[in-house]
Amino acid sequence: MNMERNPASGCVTSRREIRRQDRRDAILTVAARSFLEQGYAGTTMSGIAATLGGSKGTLWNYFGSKEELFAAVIDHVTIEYRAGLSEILAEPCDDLRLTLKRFCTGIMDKVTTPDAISLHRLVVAEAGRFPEMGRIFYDRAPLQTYVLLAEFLEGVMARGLIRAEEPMQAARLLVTLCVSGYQQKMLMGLIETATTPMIAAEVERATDLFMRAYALEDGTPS
Amino acid sequence: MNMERNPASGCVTSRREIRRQDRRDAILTVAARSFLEQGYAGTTMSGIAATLGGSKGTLWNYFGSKEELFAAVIDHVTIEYRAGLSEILAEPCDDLRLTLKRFCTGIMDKVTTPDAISLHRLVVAEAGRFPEMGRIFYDRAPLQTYVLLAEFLEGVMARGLIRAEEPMQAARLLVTLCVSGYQQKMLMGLIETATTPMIAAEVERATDLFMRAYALEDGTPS
DNA sequence: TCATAACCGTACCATAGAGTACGCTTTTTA
DNA sequence: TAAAAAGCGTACTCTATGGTACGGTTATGA
Repeated sequence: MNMERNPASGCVTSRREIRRQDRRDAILTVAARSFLEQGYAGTTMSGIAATLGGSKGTLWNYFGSKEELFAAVIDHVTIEYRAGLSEILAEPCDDLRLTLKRFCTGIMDKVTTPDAISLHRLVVAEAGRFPEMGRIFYDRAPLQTYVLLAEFLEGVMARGLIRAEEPMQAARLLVTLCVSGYQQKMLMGLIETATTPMIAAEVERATDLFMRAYALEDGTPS
Repeated sequence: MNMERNPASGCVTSRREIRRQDRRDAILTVAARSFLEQGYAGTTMSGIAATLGGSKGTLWNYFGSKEELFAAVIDHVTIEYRAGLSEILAEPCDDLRLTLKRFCTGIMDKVTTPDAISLHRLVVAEAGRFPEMGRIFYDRAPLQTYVLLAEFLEGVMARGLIRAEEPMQAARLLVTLCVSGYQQKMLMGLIETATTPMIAAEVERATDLFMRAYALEDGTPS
């Protein structure tokens, strides 16, 4: 009676399965918070069960071990992370330099978020024991960024606005120039946050350097 | 009788103190290996004592807690790390581009070492709980590198060979361009090692980009 | 030679945390 | 309305590990 056939996906979605999905999401949310804030070793299954309000048995009903839960969390959280990326490439405007600055600022805003830093730390910290986590994160976050920017740069190169050379590498290098400085300092705990003017200045430096390096060889102004 | 007065430092160096120093070093060496390879949580005091051969009591005689030992290890290991840096800035030759490439290659060789990667991971992983570790590492490793290169670049700028602008920032950006790509991949466990040709290609890309960006504005060839 | 500091081995304590067992209650389905 | 699935709470097991205690031994220094 309460069984619905979802016409779009064609799969059965009983009330039970919906609830189960909700519950799973709730667990993932709570677990994500804990892993991001306390790290892997600092997170306890008992603690998660406690803040969930349920019992430990239920937790193990969904995830067979701490490692399994951790994997699911990384998966879940990086998918969210990537979802935020698509919005970043603002509508390109006529001014190339300005468009790049907007793009870079968007990335910086995202990457210097406390959550982003925590996630980055977590992945790096556990990449030794769980190499798949590194792969998952890299493919969904940095790589996606490079690809997005590379596609844009390829168009710009084709229109002869900048030196036409390895768009993917160019994208990676530009992002690196923007992001590395403060990211490094935040990962190492030297600073807590990157303020808007700090970000603006760094983006300025990076895009200027990039534009000079990718200017056309003849005297044509870009 | 076996007490010597060291004329240089003016401090007493009894046989006992020498032994103590040796012992301390031995502990640090063993502990460093364990922390680098197993991480903080994966390292056990009992394990260290066991591979040392001695007893646990002795270990606590030297370091009052695991955290204290960890701090000492980071300190010790980053000092060694920095010591290796001074050798890197090869004697500058006439060709600026070549000198930069040598410098960058030296840095890359050092930074992609398994130990360097492990240390980097360790610092990033624990920077949340032990912020001082981040500071110690940053000041001794990346910052030193930037300073070293910045001094060199300042000279080059003064001689009018490249655009004269913020040598410290220039140094940081060049190092970042070289290092970030493979460092990121190694930290995340995507690749195990960076081969010589890989490094050479990356250094080529980075220095080319840098030289184009810092070329003088008039048509003078650098 | 004698006092002492360091060291060894071993046994021990206390705590924490992953994972299990089980009996009772609630929700869902048919 | 009855069977079944999921959940709850609580108590429990088992193992790992940081840290301590202690009695006997060796190296060191005066």
